[in-house]
Formats: sequence, C-alpha cells, structure tokens
Amino acid sequence: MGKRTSGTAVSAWAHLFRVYRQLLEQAEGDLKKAGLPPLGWYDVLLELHDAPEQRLRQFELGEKILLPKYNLSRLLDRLDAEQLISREACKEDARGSYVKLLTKGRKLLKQMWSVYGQTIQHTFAEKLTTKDKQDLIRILTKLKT
Amino acid sequence: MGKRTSGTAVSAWAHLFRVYRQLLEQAEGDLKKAGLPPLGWYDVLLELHDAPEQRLRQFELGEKILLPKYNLSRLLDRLDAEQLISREACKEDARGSYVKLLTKGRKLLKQMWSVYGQTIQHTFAEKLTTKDKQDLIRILTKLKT
DNA sequence: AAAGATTGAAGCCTCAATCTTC
DNA sequence: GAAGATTGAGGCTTCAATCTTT
Repeated sequence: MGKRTSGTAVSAWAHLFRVYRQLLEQAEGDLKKAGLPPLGWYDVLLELHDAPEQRLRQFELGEKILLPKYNLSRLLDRLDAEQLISREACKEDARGSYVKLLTKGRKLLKQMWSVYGQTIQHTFAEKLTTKDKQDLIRILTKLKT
Repeated sequence: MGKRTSGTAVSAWAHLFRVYRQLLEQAEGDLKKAGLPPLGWYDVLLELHDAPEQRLRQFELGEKILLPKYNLSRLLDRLDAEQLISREACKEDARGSYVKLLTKGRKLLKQMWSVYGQTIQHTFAEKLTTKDKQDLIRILTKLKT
C-alpha cells in the first residue's frame, strides 16, 4: 500500500493543469489572430533551427517535441506542403530520413516568435519575479523523467 | 515597445509545457492500461460530483473545465451514451439544460481516481517537498486570469 | 441582437497494420 | 526480429452555420 496523496499535492497538480490550459489557449489564440499556424509548427521549426546544420533525423525530432512518430509523420507532411521543411534521404541509415529547415521555415519561425514571445511576456514573464521563475524551473526539473 | 523577454522566463515557460506534456502522457497512459476512459471524462464527472445536487448548467460545466461549448456538447453525448450523466430540461431558462451525475458516473469516478490518484502520487507528489508544492501553487496562482 | 446549445463538414489524432532496412 | 517511418480507418476537435429562447 502506498501513502495517501496529500490535498496539497492534488491542488498543486490541478493548478498546473489549469494554468497550462489557460496559457496554451492564450498562445494559440494570439497566433491565430495574427493569421499564423499553431504552436506545434513552432516547436518543429525551433528544434530544427537550433540543431547542427539545421537538420535532424525524424525520430530525434519526435523525441525532442514529445510527439509519436505517426503524428509527426503527418505534421511534417503539412510543413513540407508549405515548403517550410524538406525531407532528405539518410545515407548512414536508409530506413530513415533527415528533416531540414528551409528558408521559408526560418522566416515563419521569426514571424511566429514575434507574436509568441509577446504572449509569453504578457501572460507569464511580467507576472512573476525572477525568483519565481527560478523556483519554477527548479521544481519542474525535479519532475522530469 | 515592451521589455524584452528574459531567457529565464522562456526557460521557465518551456519547462512548464514540457513537464505538463510528460505528466499528461503518463496519466492518460495509466488510465488506458487500466481499461479506463481518458482524463476529460474524469474532469466532467468530478465537477458534477462537487456541484450542489451533483448537477450543473452545461455552460457552467464548460467554464469550469475550460472546454468550448461545441466540444462539451459532443463529450456529453459520449458520457450520456454510457449512462454516466443525463441532460435534463432547465425550467428557469428553456434555452439551456442541466447536466446531472448518474450512479454509474459516480462509480466510474471512483474507479478512475484509484488509478489517477496513484499516478499523481508517483509522478508528482513523491518527487516534491511540501514547500515545493506550496511554492508551485503560489506561483501558478499568480498566473491565473 | 445575444446566449445556450447542437450539428455538418473538414481537419487532426490515434490505433493497428504495413513497408523497408538494419 | 527490431527500428525508422508511413498509411487507412475510425474517433475527436474545430470552425462556421444553425436553431431556439431570452
């Protein structure tokens, strides 16, 4: 038998879920109002931007953004159709492919950040002290697997 | 021109999003392994359970769980089909309806909690000190609109 | 006109099955 | 057989349009 979960724990969990949903809704809404694609696109573009040679194996990208492969496969189809990324054959392992950031993708990333960054500033950064943010990082890091 | 968003702020935001996804995936996975429905069902059942007379107007329920009305409408169809809830006509305002928790819904709520509570305990409660949880609540509360 | 709620169509996610290569 | 990736089918979400009542 495990120990009973405290009310404080459940309350903290509930706060985390509720605040997350609120922030997500705000961020997605701000992007949409600006005529920009959803956050999932930003995550992909950013990971590619920060990768060596601005490219990643598809499964590496999937691990970084916590998206199952069958989901990523179709998300990349959409980004590909918009010429934001391209898939290239992988010489080292013919089963897989590289995903590469294209010029148009770099531009969109910048555009999206100009909106997304403002959302983070107004709904999050401004409302917390520096110590709050540091504490938040420290506490959340304890939860990572 | 607004102030530039600090790196600490962006890092804290990213940690929040990443940890949330990880916890959600774990919770949904544990429920599924136990042959139980997704978390969205639990949210509805719990709000009804805690409401006066275990019933709520549909729009009130939607506000509590942060779900748009068109989404809630179909979620309730599914819960209704399983006889977990029922919709009743509203005398005070004939446009709307009450959503009422049924016996089968109360039973399922208990079953789901027996799994969900364990997930919260093992992935969250055990990994944080009491002060961590209190700090988390305090910080997240600052972000609520 | 606005509020509460529903619905058709289209898009996205999920599961299982599949294909190719290791 | 396992790993990387794709696909068809079914379920869920989303958008816009709709209906009824206020």
